[in-house]
Amino acid sequence: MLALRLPLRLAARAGPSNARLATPVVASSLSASRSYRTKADGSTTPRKKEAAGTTVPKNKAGLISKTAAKEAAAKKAYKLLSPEEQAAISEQAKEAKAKEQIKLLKAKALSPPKNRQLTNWAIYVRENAKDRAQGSPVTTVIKQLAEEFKNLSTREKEHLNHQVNEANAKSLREYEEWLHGHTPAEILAANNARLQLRNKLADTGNKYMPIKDDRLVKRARGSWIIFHSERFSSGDFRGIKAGDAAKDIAVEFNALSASERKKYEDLAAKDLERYAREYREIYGVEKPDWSKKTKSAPST
DNA sequence: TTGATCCTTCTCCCTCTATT
DNA sequence: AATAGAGGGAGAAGGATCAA
Repeated sequence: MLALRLPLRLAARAGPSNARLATPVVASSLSASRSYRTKADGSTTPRKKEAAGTTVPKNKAGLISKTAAKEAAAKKAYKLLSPEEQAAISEQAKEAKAKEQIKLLKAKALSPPKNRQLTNWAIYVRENAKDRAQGSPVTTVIKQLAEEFKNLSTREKEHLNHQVNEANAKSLREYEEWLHGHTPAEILAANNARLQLRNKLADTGNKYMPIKDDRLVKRARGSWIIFHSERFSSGDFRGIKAGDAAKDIAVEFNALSASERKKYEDLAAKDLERYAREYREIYGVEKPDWSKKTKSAPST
């Protein structure tokens, strides 16, 4: 039953695009007087409903709305198609729905201006590499520029510093103006949309990195993060690769006694309270209650 | 110089699926 | 349609290292 109902919903939701696909098939093979069956003697009788679920909704005045009538017609037409044709429509409806979702997410994701903070070297390369690049390999040009960069005069260095300061200040100013033109809640929603886009468009090379905004509420730190942070800042792991240190810290963490562990769990609980409070203050709504998911399923 | 990666555990939060 | 659980990806911390 579900297999039949799903395409029906999709076909109905997909609206105009499906109507376009379904209509020619139906129009060519079926007469407009589908609701009547011709008897042997030539008279017609009202035909029974094609299938359950095709009743046309009526508006308050008891009249069939244009949209409802269209939808009902589309549903009826859909059922008269072969399974292959139905599958094609369903597939098209799915693709259309996915495309529409991507479009909505992209709109939500916002388009912040790039805040490029360049260095003296970056500016120097930008200013000089183009003229030299003709014909010579880039690596050679970069080597030449690096040599020249080392030997710049004080005056040239000062000029370069000035250029860097101006360019970076301008970039930052434009970015901040754009950022503060949006509320933290909008930036949060944009980052959520970006997360979904990263997942959906992973194979297309689209990055959609999160927008950095100091106003956003920092996520609550779990007991592990707090323990890890404390151990790392102790200095015991100076010079040790983060990966190797993390392994060692994990061993320490798992070896903690119940009372030792509780200390970090309490700190984590406090941070969760901080997260909830800031969420309310900054975004103007309560933090979603994810503890609900740990409750047992309702009895059937 | 920047950004990504490494590597761990835990939590958040989204998507998908199942159920009512 | 609404709701809830399962599953899974991301991000939270740290600094060294590598590629571009």
